[in-house]
Amino acid sequence: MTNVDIPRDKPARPGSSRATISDVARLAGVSLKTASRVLTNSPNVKDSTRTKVLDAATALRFRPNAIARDLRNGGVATTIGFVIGDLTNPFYALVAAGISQTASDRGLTLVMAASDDDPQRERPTVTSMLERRVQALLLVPIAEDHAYLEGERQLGTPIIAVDRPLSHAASDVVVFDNRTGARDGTRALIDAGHRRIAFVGSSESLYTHGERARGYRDALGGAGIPIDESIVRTDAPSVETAAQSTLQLLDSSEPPTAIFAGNNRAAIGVHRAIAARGTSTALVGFDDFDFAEALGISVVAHSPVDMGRVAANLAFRRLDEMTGPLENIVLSTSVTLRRSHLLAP
Amino acid sequence: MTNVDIPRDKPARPGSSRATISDVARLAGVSLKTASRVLTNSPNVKDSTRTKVLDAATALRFRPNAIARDLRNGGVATTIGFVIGDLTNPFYALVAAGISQTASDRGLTLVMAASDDDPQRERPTVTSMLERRVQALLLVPIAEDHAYLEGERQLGTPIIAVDRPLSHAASDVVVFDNRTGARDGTRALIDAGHRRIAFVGSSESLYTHGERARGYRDALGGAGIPIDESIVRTDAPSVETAAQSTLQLLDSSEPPTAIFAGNNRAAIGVHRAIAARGTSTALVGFDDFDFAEALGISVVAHSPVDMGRVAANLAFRRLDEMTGPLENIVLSTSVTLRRSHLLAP
DNA sequence: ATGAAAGCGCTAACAC
DNA sequence: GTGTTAGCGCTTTCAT
Repeated sequence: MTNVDIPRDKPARPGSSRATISDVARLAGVSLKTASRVLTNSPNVKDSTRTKVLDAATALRFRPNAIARDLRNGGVATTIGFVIGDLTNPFYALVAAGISQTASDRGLTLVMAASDDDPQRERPTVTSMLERRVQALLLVPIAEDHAYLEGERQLGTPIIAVDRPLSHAASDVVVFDNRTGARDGTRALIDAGHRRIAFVGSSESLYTHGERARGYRDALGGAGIPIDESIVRTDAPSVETAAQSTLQLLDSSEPPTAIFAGNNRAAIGVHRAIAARGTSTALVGFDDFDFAEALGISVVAHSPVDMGRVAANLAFRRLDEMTGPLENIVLSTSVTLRRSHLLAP
Repeated sequence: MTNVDIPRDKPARPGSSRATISDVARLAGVSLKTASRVLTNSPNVKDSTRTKVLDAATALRFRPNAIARDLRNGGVATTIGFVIGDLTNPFYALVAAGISQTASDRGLTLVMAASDDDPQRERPTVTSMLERRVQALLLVPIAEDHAYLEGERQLGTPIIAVDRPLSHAASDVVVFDNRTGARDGTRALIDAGHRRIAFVGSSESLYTHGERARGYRDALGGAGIPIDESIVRTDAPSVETAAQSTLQLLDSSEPPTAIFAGNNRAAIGVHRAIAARGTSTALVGFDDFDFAEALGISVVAHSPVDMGRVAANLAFRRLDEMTGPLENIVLSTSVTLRRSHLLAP
């Protein structure tokens, strides 16, 4: 093993010219370690030395390089990852807000990536986060098979499924009580005297909508109302399709007197269709947003921001002690009554 | 200079047990560099070697450490930063969506942090991003003085102000044409026959609302309508305050027949107040969202997602060549007419 | 109270 | 086609 003396001149790179800690040390006339001590607020530094270093740092506009620090400190970033389908959906944006708040309380920064609702893109997106060494990974699952995630958890990265569970894989989960919420919302329509109540939402193969359709059925069954599958429309993932399905419902020979809408987009579509036809069809939606309040629509309400907070806190608990059984947190919902469910049957 | 032989045993750390590239190399029976070559898809590797390395990587569930890679590659992260006031506001969430899309096209991940609309928290938040060595920093400025940012730009980090310019500092900027938009929106009310038109919005000291109030005045002046300052309400930053101010307007001895609302929150508040009083006051808002469409409110529309995309692309242009004068991109708006501006004067 | 040197995981010269 | 070695910027034993 040979040992070669190498000239230590560090030619200032012309491109990215940020000062390093050794630049600071040199200017302050102290050793690298002393500069480091000052900048990390370690004790055992003479006050005069401290001042010298701090001045030098300011003069050079020194910003510690978090990449280097994180690498040194175990190669783990001081970040938390959130993989989302579509940031354009206000629901997910609110979840992100909750995560962001909680993360910053813990000194972590939020790293976000969208899979654009493409199941194929989820895995590469997740992988990229893992390579960034986020401390924990929260995701709104969308891929068909999440078996690939199990290993990652065993490798030490907490993985939290948000809004729905993983498919074909276990993990910590935070979801709303969709079924109970939908049951209670539907019941509000029943209590207002409605008997012919339609459901408009997405495919039941989507976890949330499956649960909500189940809750809708629970309510009807509980009231002894037979379920007419012809007015259970699970073909309405968007505003437009919801409006379309609703128009068909309203134009049928035996139109419903009330409609339960599976999510915010469905509620908008349903409302638009009802307005277009001018019928006095009652409506209860799932998800509470500005427009629901503005329009006086009764809804099953919940707090997406809280969901984000709870998910982030669960991740932090895992970080603090990796042990214990997987958690499955179910957040409750509440029915917010306005006017729309009261329209005469 | 002494040279000491150090035992190279790498005791498996019990906590975070992720394989490194040298673990992969060892298992594959090749040198570190060869493993690196394979994993970075460099040429000049025998196929059989490649396979061996790849197999070892899979077996060990190897994930390259982006922190180490980024440090090696100049100490700059493959991320772009976005500092936002409040992720809860759908407007900013949409801007973030645009940035996220554009960033991922370039292989960058979005790092986000919210200052919670606290001017004091902007700087620490920005500093944290800078320490993370984001390639570029986009921010919705909120602090009172951004002089501190000038130096950063000179240090090589492109800084783009989004939605409003910096105070006391120059930078690249992307904004909407608030003034023209507000003028055109107000003009729609004038064209519908209104002469007594109120303004409800935030303080004019906020850039966007200042511009919008100016546009409102432009329209009135252009039509020869004298401006009655008593119906220019710039004290309505929230839904509640907007509703409050509108109620006062409607209850006055000489109520306006039409109102121009300075943003989405103001429009909701105004609409709510009008509904509460049951008057047929006309309304045009700024910002187009679900609720405006659902309620048939005419608005000055724009695309927050595009704003995000344009801002991110501007940042990338700066990254590719740092030179050239600062840009000030003004995105145009359009008036979307629905029903609410037509209510009889 | 301060300093010298090793090393986090990776890639890029520069051999061979 | 493959290996050796230095070093990105930082923190941390271990000396002094």
